[in-house]
Amino acid sequence: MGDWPELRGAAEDVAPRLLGAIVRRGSVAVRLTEVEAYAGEHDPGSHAYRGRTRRTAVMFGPAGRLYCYFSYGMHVCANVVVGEEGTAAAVLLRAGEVVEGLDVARERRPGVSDRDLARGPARLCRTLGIALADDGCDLARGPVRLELAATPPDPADVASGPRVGLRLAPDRPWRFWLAGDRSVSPYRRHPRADATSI
DNA sequence: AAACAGATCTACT
DNA sequence: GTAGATCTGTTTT
Repeated sequence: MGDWPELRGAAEDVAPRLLGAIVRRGSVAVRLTEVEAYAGEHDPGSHAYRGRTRRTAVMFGPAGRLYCYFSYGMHVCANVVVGEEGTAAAVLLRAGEVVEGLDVARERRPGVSDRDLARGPARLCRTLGIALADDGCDLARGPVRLELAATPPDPADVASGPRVGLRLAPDRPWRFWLAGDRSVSPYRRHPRADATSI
């Protein structure tokens, strides 16, 4: 562990491999059902598109760490850093289902149905208790841990389509989910999605 | 010191 | 389906 040979490839190749993996923090664990690939410096949709900054530094590091970012004034989202060190590839954790610690998860998200607990990237982080302080966390050591599925998902069970809510490069089909799973989040196009970039 | 961006969510119709 | 919330963290000057 800590080596993550499965995470070394291109983001769009590694992303489906994360479906069915378990993300654990404390007593709550989520099984991933939906992810998105971000290719780094050459991907207009990536935070790393304009190069390395303090915020994006973790993405340029080795695979197997957690990249967390803050958005819309109140939300935290998390990615698994993939690819070789020096590149900025990452996979956004978009949705999953709670498989452990349901009692704690419910307390964190009062009034929310079990189905919606981790149905969306910011919801997933809130349910797991992931905060900006977890940025850079080694996923082999914790506090946030990643446990890959023993075997990759059957390609027949994986669906793909455009990434959710991007203004730039809105049409790259780099969102992957387990077909038919109820915990997958709904697709929404960015209101100002750029019509020309791919 | 100031402007900006934002890979969302919730509520409401 | 649409609108508004919400406001920090990041980047730039």
